[in-house]
Amino acid sequence: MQKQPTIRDVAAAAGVSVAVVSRVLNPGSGPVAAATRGRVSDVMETLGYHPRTAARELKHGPPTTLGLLLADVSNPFFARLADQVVQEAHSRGIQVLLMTTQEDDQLESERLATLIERRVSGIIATPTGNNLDTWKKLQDMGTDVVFVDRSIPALPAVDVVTINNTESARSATALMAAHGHRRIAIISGPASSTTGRDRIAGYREALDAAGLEQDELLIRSAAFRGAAGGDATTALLSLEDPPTALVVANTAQVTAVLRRLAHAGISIPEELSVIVFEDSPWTELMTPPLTIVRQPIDLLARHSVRLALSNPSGKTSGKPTVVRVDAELIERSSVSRPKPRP
Amino acid sequence: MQKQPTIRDVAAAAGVSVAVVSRVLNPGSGPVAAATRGRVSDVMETLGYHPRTAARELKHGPPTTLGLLLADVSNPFFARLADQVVQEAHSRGIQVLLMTTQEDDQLESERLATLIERRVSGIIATPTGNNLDTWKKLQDMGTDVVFVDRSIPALPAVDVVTINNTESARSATALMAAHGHRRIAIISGPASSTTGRDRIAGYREALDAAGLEQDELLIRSAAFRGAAGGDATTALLSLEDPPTALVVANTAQVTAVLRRLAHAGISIPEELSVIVFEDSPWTELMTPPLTIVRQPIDLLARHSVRLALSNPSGKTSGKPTVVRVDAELIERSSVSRPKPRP
DNA sequence: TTGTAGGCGTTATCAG
DNA sequence: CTGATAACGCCTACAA
Repeated sequence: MQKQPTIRDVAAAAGVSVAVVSRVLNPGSGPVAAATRGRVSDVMETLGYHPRTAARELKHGPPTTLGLLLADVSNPFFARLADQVVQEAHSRGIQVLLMTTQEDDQLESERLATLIERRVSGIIATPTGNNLDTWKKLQDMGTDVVFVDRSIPALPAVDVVTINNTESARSATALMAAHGHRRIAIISGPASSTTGRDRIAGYREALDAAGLEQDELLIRSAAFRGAAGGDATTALLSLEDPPTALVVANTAQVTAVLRRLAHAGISIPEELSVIVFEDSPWTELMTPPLTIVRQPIDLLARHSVRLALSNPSGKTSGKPTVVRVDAELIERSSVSRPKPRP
Repeated sequence: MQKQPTIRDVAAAAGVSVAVVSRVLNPGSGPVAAATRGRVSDVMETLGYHPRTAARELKHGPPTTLGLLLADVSNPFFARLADQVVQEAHSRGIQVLLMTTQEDDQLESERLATLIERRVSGIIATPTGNNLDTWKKLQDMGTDVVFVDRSIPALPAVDVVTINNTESARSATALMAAHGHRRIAIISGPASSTTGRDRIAGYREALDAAGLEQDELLIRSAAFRGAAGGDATTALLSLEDPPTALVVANTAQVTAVLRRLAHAGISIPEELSVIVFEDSPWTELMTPPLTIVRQPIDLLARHSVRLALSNPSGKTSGKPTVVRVDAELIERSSVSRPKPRP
């Protein structure tokens, strides 16, 4: 436990002033004789000197830290997003402060408070939907806020990066219809989320386009956390006129739904055709391999980081950017024609 | 884009000195009249004042940030670890800086450098195995270093939290032997990792205990990244006397191995009994449901955070702590008696 | 090319 | 109880 050398120690040991040391620390900030630079560098090395970030940040609020506020990193979708965001940020010399909300307003509020105190230059978040005033305040402070995966309609001034949810749900539903299904159910995120709403909208559009009747009983919302997906599944299966096809558009509930189906002894796709919004390697290993909607997580991450770093200091006050990337429908073997009804 | 109020602005607006404001900010640091406190609090509220972390850190190096240095967050094991670590840290008012190494020495070195500059109070890491001098330096500086999941034997002074790898591999192997298998293969992490070594050691012990012959051809190492698991699988299958049982002890390679098995048309468990080190919900949904070794990630996280925060300032210089938690063998349906050889 | 001095926002010490 | 004031470690004009 040795106390850290400061810039002053280095200066003294090298027989120069702190200004010179500072200049070799920040190339381009001023001229330094080559000989001097070498000597100072050597001293820093032998002393084991490392400039202290906290002191640097105190001067000019630095775009060196970025907050990543996700619902939950145990969800593979968010985990991969976090992975990509961290890599992308690192490649630009930016550090990432990771926080989770558990979809809880209150926790989100606390996290945002510490993000404010840390004066991060940007925040990439999957917002719960509340704390509107705090989000606004963050923007007022000049923080670059980027919502990823979801958005908050009441906050139209924020940059957003999402997949094209409407189109994704539409194409998945359309595929079911093309296979001859007339009773197509969907389990989606809560209607309070833009993601949930958009996907249900796409679902409805596909039904309309196929001339299919809409049955509200076939539309189920399930929270992003908990086991609501299983209950929704049970409810659908016990309908008087149960669906022959199911689109699981809530990534967080995919395994819960499949577990319930397995438990109920439903065979896929003979008794029920299934498409899931999920891109785990496991989907391919299932029996049968699942038809999926793959979300381009790397693109989400790349755009998010770019936007969160685009306004180096202060907002360009232009319109907010909205990036919408396309998901990919990957057909495998969990969709077939419906079994003729007796 | 408004510039942030400082403690001085608050003091001025409230008609008090900065010292008083500082005291209401840090309760317990000194006496403040109730009336004054209220007035100051109000002013802080209306001005939207938030103390700046960077300035605070400049004073006394604060145990308010913790570095989490993982190989890769897209790996569900690490993702869940990150999730738990973040939650545990948050519950103690600590923030987490997330970094990844991609198992690359060089990247690890860079990450460690920025961690040093930030003067984090503690680091939880899955070390690549190199950068020994930097790890030592970190400890000299008083940083609490905790290795999780793996360790570095050459660095015996570091706290370590792992599962009981030897025992886990032994019990998995023993289960295979108990089912009558005599040709049991294992795919493990690289022999350069403690994790890989320990698991292979446990495997050998189980074989000895069962009186089974050891065949080096049945022991395969695969890197933590890439598709080496698939190749190892192919190699095992094409052996003259192929195994009837396989323990996949490298979490990162589980899906790669299963994909290869599926591709080769190997049926589980009829042609090959399988146990995997993995705890994804998907393992239960496979056909057949996989027998797994479940790692108690929550315990790993809890202990890691505790240790990383245990030496508030400066090391207690006691012996390093080694926590070894037990994994759980969960029997499902991917293990059966070997098919009698023709 | 190098040195001096002041300030960034907060906390801590010591008088009032 | 409250108020000046000196650090904390680094950067940056401005001088030399």
